[in-house]
Amino acid sequence: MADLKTAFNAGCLNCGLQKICFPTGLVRNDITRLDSIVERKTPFRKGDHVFRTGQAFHSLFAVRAGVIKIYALSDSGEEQILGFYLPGDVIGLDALTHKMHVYNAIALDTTSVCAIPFDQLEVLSLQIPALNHQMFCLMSKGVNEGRLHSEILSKRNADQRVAHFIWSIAQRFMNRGYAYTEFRLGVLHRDVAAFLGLTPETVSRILAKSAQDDLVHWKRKEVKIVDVERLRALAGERNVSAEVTDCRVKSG
Amino acid sequence: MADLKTAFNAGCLNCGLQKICFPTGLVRNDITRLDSIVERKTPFRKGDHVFRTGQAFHSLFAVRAGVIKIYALSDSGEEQILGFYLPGDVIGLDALTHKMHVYNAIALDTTSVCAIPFDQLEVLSLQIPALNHQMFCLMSKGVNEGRLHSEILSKRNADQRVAHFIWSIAQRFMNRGYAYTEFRLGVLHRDVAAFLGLTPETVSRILAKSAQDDLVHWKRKEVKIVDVERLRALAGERNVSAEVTDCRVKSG
DNA sequence: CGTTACGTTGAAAGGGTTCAATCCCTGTGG
DNA sequence: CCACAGGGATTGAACCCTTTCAACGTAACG
Repeated sequence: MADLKTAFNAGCLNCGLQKICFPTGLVRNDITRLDSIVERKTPFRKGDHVFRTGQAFHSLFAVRAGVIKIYALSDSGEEQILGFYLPGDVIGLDALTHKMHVYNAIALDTTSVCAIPFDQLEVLSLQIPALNHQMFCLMSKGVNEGRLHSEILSKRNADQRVAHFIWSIAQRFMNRGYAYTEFRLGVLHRDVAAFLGLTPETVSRILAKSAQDDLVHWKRKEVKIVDVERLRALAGERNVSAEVTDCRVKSG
Repeated sequence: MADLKTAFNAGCLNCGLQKICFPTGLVRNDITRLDSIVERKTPFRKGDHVFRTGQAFHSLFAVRAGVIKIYALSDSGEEQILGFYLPGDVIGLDALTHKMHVYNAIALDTTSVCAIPFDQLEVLSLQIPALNHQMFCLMSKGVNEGRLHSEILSKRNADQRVAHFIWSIAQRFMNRGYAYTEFRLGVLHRDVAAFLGLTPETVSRILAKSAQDDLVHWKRKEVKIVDVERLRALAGERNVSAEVTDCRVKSG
């Protein structure tokens, strides 16, 4: 059984996402203990929900492959998109206060995740200081993420928002060691619009302009950043990346 | 010394904010231990900074009295306001990932805070499961807070944003057991505007209209909600309050 | 009592939305 | 293999909410 598991799915120890995901800063032995409570789920297909608003909260989920979109539905039925999550990202942290999920999580592609039962994680966390610290870091990262999103929505115009979005995705690919000036992204333009508080039409117009100006080409699922510097300038980051990969506690 | 301390400032055990602040869900003895690491600072005066962007992170801060505004400065020098914090709220959670503060925190009034050295808190937290759980809940709350703010900025018009702001403040007063249909609020209209991604002019016009329609009267620092139901409807909450006061773990 | 900073009010301008028509890609079925 | 359907993307034109700019009002503080 254990063999079968590792045959199909690398455990945390062999996982390429160690540097990004949970185990950051853990020693080998601790990773093994963490690994023992991780449940590797059968992949979700495009359109499947990982969880829905109102469901009881049991586990955090770490994305192994694919993309997950977090969204809420307003009374009028329109989607409010709160984020897109890539391999190595952890979702579900928001559900803690309410003991139930407050948002919907849907797979935008074939997506596999690791489920980490929170009860067990909490117990383990108390035994492994570095893991507990890592938990705090992850949640802190979640706080910053939301704030950054608020900043974008608050005072940036449509061009800057789109530029910021593309650049932030690129940075996340960069941090994962993937190509970041040219990549596939299974996110619909309409979803980008909903995430950025714009309409699909506006995003479309901006992407048309970007292509014409040789800034970014984004056709279907293919993104190609032509002028990195100009994009970065437009995106206008505040020098504080929302992504931190190393949050290690000085291990004793 | 200890006597002097308690003479001037109630310890956690006597603090009226127990239900809101850190100690929620802790037993008496644990509160005492928490209390022992809490540093009660001399009050900040209006305009003093609790921390600034770039400063090293050492402590979390719990607001005892007053109001604290969290903001960032964009390149062009304008304020991006991320939140207002009332007695019982905890700030600084965002600084964890970077080991330094990413935002500025300024007192809008005479404001006193409790500083909780994070190193010590982390150690204590490992010894008191309920405290650790409370930490997770606090951070989770922080995540939800940011997301909610994003939702507001994303798809609500100016009237709804202002209504939401007033109603959310009212709710927070309610949770603290204060009067919530009529209260003083030391937040400038221009700050409200910056928080909501609007201009002071727009907020002014909306408040003028609100007063005329007998919805809300907000002159200077006096807020009076006339039509609670109409305000609530306009604010359009998604039924998931951002404020959770009880996040207790079932204590054994 | 003047200075300063915040608030108000009006008119004009603009960025993004809305609505509607058309296009394009993909998947499906005959 | 082609036709067709359906969802998403694109494009255009009119509209509208919010911003911008500017002037004035007003409360607080030395």
